[in-house]
Formats: sequence, C-alpha cells, structure tokens
Amino acid sequence: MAGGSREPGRSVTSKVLAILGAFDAAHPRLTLTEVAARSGVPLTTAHRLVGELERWQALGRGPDGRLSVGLRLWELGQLAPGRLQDVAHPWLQEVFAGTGENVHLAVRDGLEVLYVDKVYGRRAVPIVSRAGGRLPMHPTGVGKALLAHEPDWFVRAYLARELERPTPHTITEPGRLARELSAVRAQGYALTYEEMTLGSCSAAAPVLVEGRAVAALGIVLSSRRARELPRLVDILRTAAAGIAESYAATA
Amino acid sequence: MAGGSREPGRSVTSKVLAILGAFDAAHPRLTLTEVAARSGVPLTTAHRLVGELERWQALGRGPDGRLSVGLRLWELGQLAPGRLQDVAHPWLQEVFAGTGENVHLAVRDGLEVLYVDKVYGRRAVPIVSRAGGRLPMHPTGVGKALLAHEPDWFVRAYLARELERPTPHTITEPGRLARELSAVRAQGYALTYEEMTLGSCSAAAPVLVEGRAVAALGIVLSSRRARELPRLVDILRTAAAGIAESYAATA
DNA sequence: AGAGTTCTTCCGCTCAGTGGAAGCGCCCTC
DNA sequence: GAGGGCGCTTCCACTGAGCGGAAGAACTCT
Repeated sequence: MAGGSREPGRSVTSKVLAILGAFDAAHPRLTLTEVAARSGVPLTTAHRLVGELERWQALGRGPDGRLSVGLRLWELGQLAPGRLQDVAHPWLQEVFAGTGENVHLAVRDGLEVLYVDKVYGRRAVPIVSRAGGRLPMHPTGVGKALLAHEPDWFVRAYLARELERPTPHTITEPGRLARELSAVRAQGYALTYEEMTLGSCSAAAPVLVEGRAVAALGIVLSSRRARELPRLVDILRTAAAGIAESYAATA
Repeated sequence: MAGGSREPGRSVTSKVLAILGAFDAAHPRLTLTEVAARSGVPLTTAHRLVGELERWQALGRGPDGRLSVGLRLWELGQLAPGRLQDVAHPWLQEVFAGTGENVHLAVRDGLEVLYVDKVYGRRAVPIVSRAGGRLPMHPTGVGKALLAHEPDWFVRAYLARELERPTPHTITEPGRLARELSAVRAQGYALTYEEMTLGSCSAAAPVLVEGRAVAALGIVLSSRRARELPRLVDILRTAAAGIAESYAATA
C-alpha cells in the first residue's frame, strides 16, 4: 500500500475485508485488539479502518464497547439474492405448523451446510444451528440429504478427508457413510440420531430440481421423541417437493 | 488516496463502502456502470474494487452478469447483534399460528421503521415490507405504535416535515395524526386502513420496556377482513408483552 | 457494417495510507 | 497508592499502492 506497509502487495480493501472476516459465529463480538490479531492487520491500521467502518455502521459497538457487525451490514445482507429462501419460507412455516419443531433450510457451500432460514417456536428444543450458521455435512440431516445427491467424485472427496466427530454417535467410517448415503438417495430422506448433538435427532429431505439438490429441508427434535420422526418425514417430503416446484417455476 | 485521485481526501474505504451502499431495496442488482454511477466512484476504480469484493464474495453475480450483494455479506449480516430478534421470533411464530397472517417485527431507525423479522405463510397476502426493508412511520401500523411512544419533541419534529402520502387514505394532517397517536398510546395498539397499501390494513402493538418502545409487532391482512382486526389485537398485545418480558430478562 | 454501450487492460504519476513509537486511561495486584 | 499490565488513541515522516484517463475488446442493437 501507500506508505511503509510491512506487507507490500496487500490492498486496503483486503484489509477491510480481513477485518470484517474477523467476525464469525464463534467470535461475534471483539475488541479492537482482537480484531487486529484475528485479521492480521496492525493495530494502528485496524484502529483507523474500524473507525471508518463504524461511522458507516458496517460495524457497531455493544454497551461494553466491544465491536460487532453493524446494522447497515445486516440490512445489506438482506438484499442478497434470496429467491430460494423467499419461496421456501412459507413451506417451512407449514412444516412448523404441522410439527411445532425447529425447521430449517440449508444449502451446501463448499464442504459444509449453510443454514439459510430457520423457523422455531417457544417449545422447540434449543439447537446449535442458526441462520447464517455452518456445520459439517456428515453429522447433520440436511447435510446427508445434500451430500447424497452430489456427484460421485464429490462424495468420494468428502469422505476421503478426516471427518469431524462431534459426538460418539457420529458416523465417520467412509464405508458405512457411503452406504447410508445410498439409502438416503433411495428413500428420499435422511435421518440422524445424536450424530451432531447429544439429545437431538433429525430428519431431512432434499429439494430436488432437475435431479440436483439445491437445498435441504430439515427438522430437529429431542431424541426422546425419535419415534415420531417417521410420521414427520411425510410432511417434510411434501414441503420439499412444494419448494422444488415453486422454485423451478420462478426460475 | 495514493495516486492521482480526482477527489483528494476520499479514502479507499469510503469508496468500498460507497460501492456497497449503491445496493438498496430498490436497486438490489446492478451492472458495473450503475454501481460506479450510484456510488460516485470512477468506473475504472469501481472495476478494480468490485473485482476484489467479488473474489471475497462480498458481492456476487447473477446469471445475467449483474452484480448483487454476495453470500458472504449475508452471512456476516446474520452475526449482527440480534438479541431482540432472537427472543421475539418464537412470539411472531405464536401470532402467526393464531392468525395465519403476515406478522412482522420492526424497530425505529431514524425517521423510518426498519423491519427486522417477518413470518409469513402460503395464504397470507403479498406485502410490501420485507426483512431489512424500510418504510415511513405514519402510514404503517408498527410505525404508529413506535411513534406514539417517542418523546414529544421527536413526534413534533416528525410531524413538522412534509409527510409522504402513498395512498389517498394516508393521514398526513399533523393535528389528526397527533390525535391518533394519543389514542394509540391510550389503547396500547395502532390500526391502519389502507394507509400504506390499497387493499391492506394492519394492527400493531408496541414492545414496551421501561416505558420505551424498543420495537413493534404488527400484522397485515386484506382489508376485506378488516373486521377481524379487533380480535387479533389481543393476540398481538399478549405476544408484544411476552417479548418485552423475555427481552428485559435477558438484558 | 456501423454506431453505441459496457467492460477490461494498461501504465506513469503522486498523495493517501502506513504503522512504530509514544502517550493516555483504566483496572488490577501487591 | 505505587507499580505494572493491557487496550485504546494520537502523532507523523516515508513511500509504493492506488488512481483513473485513454485506448482497446466484447457485445448489442439497429
């Protein structure tokens, strides 16, 4: 940059983005020093840039003075093309009405599932996923539903890595997982039992448009009520099909 | 900036933010040239900065090559402190369950209402508001509910301006509006009849925490069913009180 | 095929951006 | 209440990153 940058070749923009990137689900509130450390931007520079971002409300400050993502960025984020979410939301609502449980919509991004919408009531079990959140694919219902409809080479690449194991019930053996994915493909839905969180189980159905899984619709409930899952699968599949239809129609 | 800027004193960051600011509810998809024009950044510079933003997925491209807000910004926006929204969502859900209509949560930002959450089903009437959207206060239910609980000087300043008039039913006479606001304060809820959109009417209740309206909860329905509004007001008020309580508890 | 529009590449000039150092303010601990 | 640590803010002299006009490429419409 202009001036005596320690790291020539790094643009101002890249620093601004690095600062924004310092915020993630695990670190939604940071002090200036933390922002500097996490973004790799020198403290002084971070101070100046953060000031400018704050003035624009790209960043905000909590009552304790910590920095967080600002209102303006939230607002901007809402403008992201969300056709899928727009058409899907009423269906999530429908599933919620029929079950009263946590319902969510997820897409694949890279090797993870990205939760794009979530509907939850007062009685539903607390749950790890949140809109904008990410989780690995293999321990989640929506992840399995999505993964099962990816091309072969993708699945092989996914399984070839070291797979995380958030609970003792997580299935990480490539062979067993591959078999399960075939089953998911055959039945049209995926189930999990405490593979992501102890105490919770889930069901999910893919939203298939021209053979491709553009999203997955899932519900999560307490594992005490695991026996109810089969009954809920039909509601899920109907809604997933409805989403697929509306989505294809608006394309 | 470094180099022969036409407009010395303008920081790179301000240009990046101006580019992001070029996107709004009325212009969610833009060509490069439009971005440059709307942001006041020279085309060449916009080209370079947009490229960098795109690589980071702060901006994305639609199938037609137009630019839009990117996935990464949406994700980032979800990290904005949303305690209010988190505690309120189950209550919106409750109201939706009891009514089947569009339910939304709004806060005041400046002289406008900012919609922060929305729940809608398949049967609900299409509606102008959307999460992240803004509307003037006086023609909307949530706006009136919020405005009625602002301090006197604020209301006076609001009414002193030229007020927009989206429909012939919009109330813009300061005297009449002020009287209506007193009524809203007295009854604890606000009603509108086609003041924002022909064919739609609404009811809204403020979320009062220590006498301050931190948000408002509203529903919109077809004006053919306006007679049902009074019945729905109770559900709204209960939910608004529930939100206020949960909100105060987590503070 | 010509005229217009939008996007992309090129390149020499220059000032915006840089970040270490030093100072400030707060909260601990001893 | 002195001392130490930590996080934030201000200062400032040096310099290469950024600038943007011009020219060219790609793509539409006539």
